[in-house]
Amino acid sequence: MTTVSEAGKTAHGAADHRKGPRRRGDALHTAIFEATLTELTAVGYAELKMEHVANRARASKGSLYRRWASRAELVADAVHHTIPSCAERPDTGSVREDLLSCLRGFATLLNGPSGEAIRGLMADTIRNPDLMDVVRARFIDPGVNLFLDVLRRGAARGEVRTTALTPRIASLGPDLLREYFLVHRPPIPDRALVEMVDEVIIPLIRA
Amino acid sequence: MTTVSEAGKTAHGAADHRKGPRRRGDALHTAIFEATLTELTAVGYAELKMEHVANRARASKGSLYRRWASRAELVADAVHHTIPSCAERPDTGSVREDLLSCLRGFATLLNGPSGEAIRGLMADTIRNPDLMDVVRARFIDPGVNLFLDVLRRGAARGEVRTTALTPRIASLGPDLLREYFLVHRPPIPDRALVEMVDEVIIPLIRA
DNA sequence: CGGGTAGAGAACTTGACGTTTCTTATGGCA
DNA sequence: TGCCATAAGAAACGTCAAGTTCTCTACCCG
Repeated sequence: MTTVSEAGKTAHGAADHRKGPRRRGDALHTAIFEATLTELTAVGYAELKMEHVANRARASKGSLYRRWASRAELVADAVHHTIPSCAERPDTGSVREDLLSCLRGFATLLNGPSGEAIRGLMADTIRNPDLMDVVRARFIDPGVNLFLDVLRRGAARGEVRTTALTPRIASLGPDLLREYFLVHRPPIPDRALVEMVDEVIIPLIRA
Repeated sequence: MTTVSEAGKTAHGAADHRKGPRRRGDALHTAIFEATLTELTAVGYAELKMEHVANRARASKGSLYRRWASRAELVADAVHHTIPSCAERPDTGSVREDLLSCLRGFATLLNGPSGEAIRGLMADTIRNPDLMDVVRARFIDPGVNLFLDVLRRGAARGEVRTTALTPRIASLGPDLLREYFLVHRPPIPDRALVEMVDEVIIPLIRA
């Protein structure tokens, strides 16, 4: 069930769908999501064409546009559904390890297709500033909350000064990571993460 | 000499150039730069069309493409020429004031047409990753050097611990500012700058 | 002053978006 | 079970701007 199409793909990932059954509702929705992610992985956001997604999903462009107003909305929805729940809170007993663990998790995401998507969504932000709010709500804020939790647990252990529990400081990790991601080409080297933690965050939060 | 065209503009900024003299070389180059910046200010990067720039500059698309391979290169060149030299180093005698002054200068730039351009260039980065290097070299690294100078002068006065004179810490200001810029819609509130300085940079560099 | 270079301008090609139209399959409901 | 409104598939279409190519002509240099 990992791949959608069975055979007869064309150069652009189109499937031969002269005889497939016709789906509706959730089944179609899901198929389009899968096709979107496959295309995203295969050709990246910049080269992701609505028609190719439609073909790969054995659907029509009309079905796509009936559900999403634009490529950005489709991709944002599709990627959001695949992101592992941020419930996986690291808890190693050491703030430094927890922070690094969070950053490494984010970096892994950003180094993959989700990163491609986020980079593309941020790019589309020029034409559609409302997208910023979507990106922040779906892909940024959850990360900040995760960091805030880590800091709070560190404060409970006495590792973190309580005055460091501000949004500004909690978002430093995600901010610096995203900054690095946007300004350099992938992948993000682990070295950069360690530097962020050891040179910036740890000195700032130390009790 | 501020504006290029004299009269008879159309809705898209095209000039009536049935009878204008024909320029070459630098004169044309300059006229295209001015037209690019005017268009950038008028309609923004997303809506900046090569044909409109050509019309406004009383030039042909051919002349544009003979000089620049793409819209991104044209805009990068044009904006780079207008950015005030980073020689204006603030030196108030206080690191905090110097840092704030730098950040305010950058924020003012980002809040204007240059910001529009940088946002657009970063967006085009998806299709042309080489652009990242151009953007970093022209619009990012100079800022980091400016900050490094400020920190060095602060260290000479004893305000800054010398171990804080690292690229990672010097780029914190520009990084956080750019991050804010990319993730929020303009303008950048002064409040955000003060927070960056007082909650992050100052506590980190204090001797 | 004459010829090569470069610019103006318009036509053209291409590629994708987003829409529309027509046909047909599907699933709910009587 | 059979009807029918709804939604799907497919293809064609209109639009728009990128980038190229063509012709004609102005400018500069020798």
